[in-house]
Amino acid sequence: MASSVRVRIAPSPTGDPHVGTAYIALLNLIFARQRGGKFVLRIEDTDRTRFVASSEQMIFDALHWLGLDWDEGPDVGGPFGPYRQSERTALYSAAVERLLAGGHAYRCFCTTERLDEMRRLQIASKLPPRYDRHCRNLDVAQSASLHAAGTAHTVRLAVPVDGATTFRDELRGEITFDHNNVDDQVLLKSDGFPTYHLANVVDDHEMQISDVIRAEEWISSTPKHVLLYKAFGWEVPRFWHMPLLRNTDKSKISKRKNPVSLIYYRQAGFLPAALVNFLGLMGGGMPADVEKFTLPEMQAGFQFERISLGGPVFDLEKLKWLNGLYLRGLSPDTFLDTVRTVVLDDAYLRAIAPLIQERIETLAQFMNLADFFFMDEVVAPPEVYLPKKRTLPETLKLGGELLAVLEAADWEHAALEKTLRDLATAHTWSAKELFMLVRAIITGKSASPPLLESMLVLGKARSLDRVRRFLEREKARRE
RNA sequence: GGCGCCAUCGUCUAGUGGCCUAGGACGUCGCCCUCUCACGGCGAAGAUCGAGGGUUCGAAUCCCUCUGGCGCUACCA
Repeated sequence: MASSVRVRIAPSPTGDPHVGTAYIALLNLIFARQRGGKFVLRIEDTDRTRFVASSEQMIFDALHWLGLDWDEGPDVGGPFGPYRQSERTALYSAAVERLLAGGHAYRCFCTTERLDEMRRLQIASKLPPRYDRHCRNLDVAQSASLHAAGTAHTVRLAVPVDGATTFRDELRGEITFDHNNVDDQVLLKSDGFPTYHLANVVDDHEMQISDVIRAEEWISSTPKHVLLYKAFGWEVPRFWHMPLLRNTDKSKISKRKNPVSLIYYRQAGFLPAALVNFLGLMGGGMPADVEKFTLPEMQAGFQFERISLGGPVFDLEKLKWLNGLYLRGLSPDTFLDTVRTVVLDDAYLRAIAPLIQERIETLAQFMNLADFFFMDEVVAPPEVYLPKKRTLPETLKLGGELLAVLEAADWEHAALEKTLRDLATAHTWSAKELFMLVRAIITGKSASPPLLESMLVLGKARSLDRVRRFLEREKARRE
């Protein structure tokens, strides 16, 4: 009786918690609750290079904020732990040994340089970039001696040369991939950590996951996963690929074009119930013409079979409308409490106060000086942000890069200052010019409390949002 | 380029062979309410159902082709 429903979400701790993670978490939660199953949270922290230490806790906090609680996970435990992949490496090593022994995988000693060159050539001659199986063709003795000599290597999946893999997507039906279109994927990296593909299959099996509900972007790698299940002799779970949330231009939702951090939505004053409701609207699923609903209502009425497969545009305007509905529906007391805990939160005020106190003459000036900390959108006129000898196009170009470097920056004083100064230098702008531009974008004014301190208090998510909005606004103005 | 997925108003969607001269919601516009704004109420504009072929008495709904969009194409997930 391996029929009980178990589902999971598997976020990677690589940055701010993502709105797409919340979307998939919501769907998994509903699925599990509807079927009396278990909802598991597993942290996929196998990429050392992108790992962000603070990220895991932020994911927990954000999902709890939304009320999307899990039954098993790193923080709550459970019978199938540990729930962090970095703590399960022994499992992956054993799995790799099994694959190697069974001839389903092989060691690859190719260097990054060789792989890059190989791909360059393939693309130049209009061939699909794919591993050329150089090491798969090594004879056993050669491979063994390289291994014995301690040569750095990866382990790759030995995809069958002929035939095809067919799997069923519960929403789309059967999908077939010809094996000559499936790459010999790296399963174990040279640092000893597994890639997503291996870890995911091993863990989903070990954790007895019955239904894999994940984003559509995974469809192309599903044949590799199916091949792995079969190589291990394991039962293949059911797959439900959900449509991808989109930007207004229909591309996969991205931080460049949309606020995607759940931290942003919380700080910008969206109610968790409204955001959950809105996510529930994405892709249909609820009965006709039901627009406003709670999590329990969604649990009662949501049908996975109804999901429409076209990728839904994440429309901030409609989210705001829905959020307004929720806000206006609050009792006056609850509303005030909410304002106090989000907008006028004590910790937030405590961080702002010293910046204002230095330059204040009467208490009534407090809001005049601090307004931008409490506003949703600030707009400075070009006279403020456009340096005298610079053109608008070059300012906007710099603005675009500003967004990228701030995104990558540690949200800490020294790092922020260095980031901005480096950006100025790179563009042969004076620090003064750049700081005024950023000040205008962040505060909407030419005079404000110290810029870096203000950005630290405002927070990364909202600061980035202001830069993004600035760019969008200016782009729209020029059209 | 290759492979895969998808395709109804600008956006989210209803619609699963006749009830569709395609319904609702956001947004937009107008009117009402009103000291203003917002809320709320009412209304309008907005989709030859991506295109072209079939199947059928009948197609947004089924089939084929094309086109378009998106995703994947990493020792990232």
